[in-house]
Amino acid sequence: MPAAASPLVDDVAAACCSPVTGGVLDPAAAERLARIFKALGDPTRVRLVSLIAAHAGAEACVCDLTDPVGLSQPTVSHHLKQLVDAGLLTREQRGRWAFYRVVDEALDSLAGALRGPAVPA
Amino acid sequence: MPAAASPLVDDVAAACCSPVTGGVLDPAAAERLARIFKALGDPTRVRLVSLIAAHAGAEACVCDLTDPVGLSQPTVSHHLKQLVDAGLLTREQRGRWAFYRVVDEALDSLAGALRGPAVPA
DNA sequence: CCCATGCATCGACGAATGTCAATGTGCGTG
DNA sequence: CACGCACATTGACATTCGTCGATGCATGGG
Repeated sequence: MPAAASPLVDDVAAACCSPVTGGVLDPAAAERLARIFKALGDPTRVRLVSLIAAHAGAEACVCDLTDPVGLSQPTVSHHLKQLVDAGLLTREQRGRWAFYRVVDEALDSLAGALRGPAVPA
Repeated sequence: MPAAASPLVDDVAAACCSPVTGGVLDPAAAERLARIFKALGDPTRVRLVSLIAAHAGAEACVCDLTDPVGLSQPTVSHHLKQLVDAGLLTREQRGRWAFYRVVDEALDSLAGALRGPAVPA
């Protein structure tokens, strides 16, 4: 899996260990968390994540997404870049198409940061 | 605009039932979720939530928060209002002070929306 | 080899955001 | 009652953001 190559993927993992509750988090941790939240702070981007996750094969190319969100192709590419930079999506170029996938661990880490001390099982 | 009592608290609950993954969410649900994420999309606001949660009694007034975040009192009040409007904080006026508390259920709901179908027990 | 396809980048524009100083509003105290 | 304190609101400003059309850049097919 081409997991790495994203600058903020580690930040998502770090954010997991910096829960919003349960202790004051330092400015750096707050900045990392806010950067990820900001990526999800736009309705179009939330829909994009949802669309990709629900798409066949759990991946989608830009051409699959422009019509559902009703925006221009450059705008969709711009939003996807935001999400990739935040570590929430991965991009893989296959032939002429660019396929995007949701990074489930990133969503889980974010959820963990919200729920305080993680309570798995 | 007349800000209702707690306009988005119900939205947080609704967002709980609209997980980002596990089905394409309609534009309205995406808008509700994005609005809450956007409230957390600023480092200062993330710190404020953390500061309040970690404060004695799990509540804090504005005067407790201005120094830690290093911003002016009007700016802190502005951010707190954003968080209250998003349903992430509650505000209670006691005497000359306004006390803010974290709405844990809101954070849990958000976490649930991120983790998909909330792992039934 | 040339052209069409899929996507990213650029430049530009209006709208929203974060910040502050100044001011307004209630509440308690002397 | 008048004053001071804690906080909210206003107005202004620079910055960022979301969006588009136009353009650039690969890749693959005829």
